[in-house]
Amino acid sequence: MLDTKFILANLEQVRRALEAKGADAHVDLEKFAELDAQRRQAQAENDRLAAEKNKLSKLIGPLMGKLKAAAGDAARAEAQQAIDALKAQGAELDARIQEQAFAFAKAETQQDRMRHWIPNVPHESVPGGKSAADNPVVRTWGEPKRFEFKPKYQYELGEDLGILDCARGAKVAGSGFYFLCGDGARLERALVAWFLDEHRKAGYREVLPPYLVNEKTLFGSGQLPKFLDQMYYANEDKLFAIPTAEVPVTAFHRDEMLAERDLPRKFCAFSACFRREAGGAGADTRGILRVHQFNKVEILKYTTPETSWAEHESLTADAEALLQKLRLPYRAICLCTGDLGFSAAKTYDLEVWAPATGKWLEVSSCSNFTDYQARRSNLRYKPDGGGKPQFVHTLNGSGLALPRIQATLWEHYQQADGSIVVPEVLRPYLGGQEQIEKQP
RNA sequence: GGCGGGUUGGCCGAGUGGUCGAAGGCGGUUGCCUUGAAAGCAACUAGGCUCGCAAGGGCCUCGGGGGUUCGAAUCCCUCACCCGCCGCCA
Repeated sequence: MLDTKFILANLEQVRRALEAKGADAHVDLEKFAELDAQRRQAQAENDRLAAEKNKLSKLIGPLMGKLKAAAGDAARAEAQQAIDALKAQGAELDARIQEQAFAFAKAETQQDRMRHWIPNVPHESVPGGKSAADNPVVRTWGEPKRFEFKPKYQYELGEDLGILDCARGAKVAGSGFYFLCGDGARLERALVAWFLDEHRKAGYREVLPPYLVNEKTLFGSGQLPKFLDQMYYANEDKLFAIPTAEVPVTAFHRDEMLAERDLPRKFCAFSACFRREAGGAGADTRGILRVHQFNKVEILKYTTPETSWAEHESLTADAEALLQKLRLPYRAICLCTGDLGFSAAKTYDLEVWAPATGKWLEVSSCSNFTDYQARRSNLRYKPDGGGKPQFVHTLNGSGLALPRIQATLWEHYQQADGSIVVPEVLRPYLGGQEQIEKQP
């Protein structure tokens, strides 16, 4: 969420952000400015009337005392009369206050509602562009692998080896759900444990978050109200299934006041992620590249505004380090203004080369949200030198998303006989096992 | 799910109708003292909105919402959460 004053002072910049990220029928900046003027005008009048009313009420107290102490009917009647006169004045004010309060509430509510739909403003370093096609590659690592044989696709490898079962996933839950079996499930567990261990070594504190969260939590990270249709919802209990651990972990410190000396705060979290992917049918649906439930390890930071851009680079590097240790060729791209997410000010995507599929697959998305989520989450810190509370900056990235890592890993490490070599760093997590072979 | 007790500032905690945005303490900032530190002493120290060039005002906020009242942290209703006991349960 952006600050109202910022929006009004930077109307053009906000307008450009809106246009780049996809204009929204909920937002009309002219109207927003108009509502702001209405709101302030109504508040000024309301406050003035309320002050007057407060003064009247304060006068009544002493008179009540006088009434109680009054000796004789005449004195009592006099005090009573004075009180009644004040009450009558108060009643008149009440009617006008109610009117102004209503006008104020109406303007404020409308303004707030609109504000909830205004996206974050891209950082000045974010390249312009309309779609994913315009995202520049900022660096590449490793060489795409060449095979002496015709490599198999991720879903063929998985199904042939017996480590992936999409048909039974569909039977049990529906399209977009799958079973990992045998060494496939074990490999997933190994990856998760290794990711978390690596992050812990890099200073991230591990948390295991709730998978169901309330509406306020989703509002805080920016999923609601805009992405309601992408969410699984348990109506009876008013709980949403998390689309990423970013959501509960960003809300970890919601409505809190941190101390500057405690920043940055770094967390890593494993969770299942649930996404309806409504309207996403068609592309990448074969196998496990786009599914309704998947596992992911997320890394996340709370920082001061001064350090967030440097922390963004290092967070991205932390995610990249995993790919390098797995020896998977990848590239980092910077999302252009048109491809940037709703809450993000800047995002790097990490894409791993899937040699059989012949595509770069996104396995991590590392973003700086500046104070956008912190404002929605009321998440502030007190500067060490004293002074007003400030909103923190929040950042997060995948480190990493499991299905696509499994898919690219299978494709990259496959051998002519259809088996898969286990990357060295993972072997200790699999009891020293060096390859995955066909299994029942 | 049932009954009972709670929710007050960065934190702890007092406060049962006006003099309360709120005692006291902790923490923090500054000053004095000290070679330095500690201790001690003193002052300051909630947030949001708003008016104003500023100085400085005004309004709102004691978990959320609603009500009673001229006036609510305080009384009533309701929701959420926390603690305890009972029931059920991986």
